[in-house]
Amino acid sequence: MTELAAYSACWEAGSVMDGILRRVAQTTKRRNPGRPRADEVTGETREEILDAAAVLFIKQGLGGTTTRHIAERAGIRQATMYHYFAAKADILLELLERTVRPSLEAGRRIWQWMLDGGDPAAALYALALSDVNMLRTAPHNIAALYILPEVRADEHYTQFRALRDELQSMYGDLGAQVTPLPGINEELAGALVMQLVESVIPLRQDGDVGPEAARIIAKGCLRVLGLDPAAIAAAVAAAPSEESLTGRV
Amino acid sequence: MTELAAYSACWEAGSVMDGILRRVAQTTKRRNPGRPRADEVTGETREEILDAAAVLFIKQGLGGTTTRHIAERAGIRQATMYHYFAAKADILLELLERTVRPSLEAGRRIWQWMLDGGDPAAALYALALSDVNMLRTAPHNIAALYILPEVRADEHYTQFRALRDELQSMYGDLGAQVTPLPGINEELAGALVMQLVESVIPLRQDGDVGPEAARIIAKGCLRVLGLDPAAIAAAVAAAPSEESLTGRV
DNA sequence: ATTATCTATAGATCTATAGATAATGC
DNA sequence: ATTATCTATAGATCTATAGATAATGC
Repeated sequence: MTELAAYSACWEAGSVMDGILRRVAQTTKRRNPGRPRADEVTGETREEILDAAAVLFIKQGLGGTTTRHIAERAGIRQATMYHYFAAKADILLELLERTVRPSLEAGRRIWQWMLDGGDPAAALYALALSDVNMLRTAPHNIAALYILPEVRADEHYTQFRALRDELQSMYGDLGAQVTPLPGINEELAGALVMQLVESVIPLRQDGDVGPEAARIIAKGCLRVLGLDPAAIAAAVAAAPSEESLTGRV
Repeated sequence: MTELAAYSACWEAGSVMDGILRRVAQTTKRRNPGRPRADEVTGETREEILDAAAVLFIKQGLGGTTTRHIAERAGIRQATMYHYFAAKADILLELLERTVRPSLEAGRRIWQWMLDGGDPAAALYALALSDVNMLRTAPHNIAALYILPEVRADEHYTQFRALRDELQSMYGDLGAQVTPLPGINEELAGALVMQLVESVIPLRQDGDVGPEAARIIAKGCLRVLGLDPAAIAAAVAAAPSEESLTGRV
């Protein structure tokens, strides 16, 4: 199982990913159906394609990455890719959705927690921290894909953008609720908080980002909105833990 | 004169751009040397190429933009581009340098001001505000080019990256000086502040960003570093104005 | 029989160069 | 004579498809 697959399994249990994972498990059981590779076989082809594509898209962009590059890195021939994906853009789409979906699901749980009477500042802190932790531990700094120009523009990714927008509007709504500052509306609050959360992306390009940095960034989201140290401490203390929300220990 | 040329003229007077601008002025004097275009001639070809490329690179990335697209938008034939630029990547390089250079020069002036005894928090505020104002008023949200994956990776742009790094290290140095928070080193401070400044980029994708938002973002850079409202007000009051630094009224 | 891979390639690009052409300037 | 443009194209891609091949499974 590749790093990517393990990551997905961790966050996506019980979601859309199940079908894929079940198929993977089956494939592992029976031995080697189909023509063997020219090179040696090292794992699950589909995951290897996604993994290779992630690395290359992040480094070189979509247009700068050819199907041949991807195939080479995955250890297969270029044409074999099309057995798994109908088009190059579909690989990127799957990478994007796999990455944003767990963030969004965490967001929805925290949102529900707030609707049930939870403190909005605590919810904002919990959401930011959860998101930062995903971005900093995801394989290959994959969130760098979010900001590819093609993803922003191309119609092929509208579905993905809708998921992102939902997350950002949670940030905006919570942010506008808790800020004591005049002049910060939902749009601005959402952009500032989201942008701070995503500071993990450039930070990771220079090396690993630890959990202490994650907490500083998450608190920074409250600071930038003008909360004073007492309010921040209270929010941190009141924030729900991952476990208390998921219900899986 | 295109929007891009006017922008450059405004910020770059006295810099490398002078040569280009002088050439432009000359060209304007004598009438129409060289073979006329198939379409009508609308302005300075070189600037039109840069302008067209900026729009397309931002929207579609480097790999997603062909020389034919650029030429078409600039109103010339594809091959004519090569009279002005030896390669596609050179167009992007010039766009990048034109945009970061004025920010960096403002940064150096403010840095000098601080070395001469200016308050570091005030310097940080002034630098952030100046930078945000450039990014929000530059033509075509051109700062979106900074984050193209090719620019991060390709050796062709190392020179540009050095300029960016210098700016970020100013942020980091000032930030680490002024923050009362433990656990924020230069690297983290630089990344957080730079990232906040660049929140203009996504904000502009949804519409114009006004000067009030710019001030909120610049103050946000101090807030995220843990400065209290009194310290922020003091920094804003003590910040040097653009005019006091440039010496050109 | 089914599946995953392979080889080979059609068709559509795309970048950059070569060399012709149509203006102005001396 | 100089310059900026044009047309045409070589050469090098790149994506996606067609169809052969080599394994397992029934």
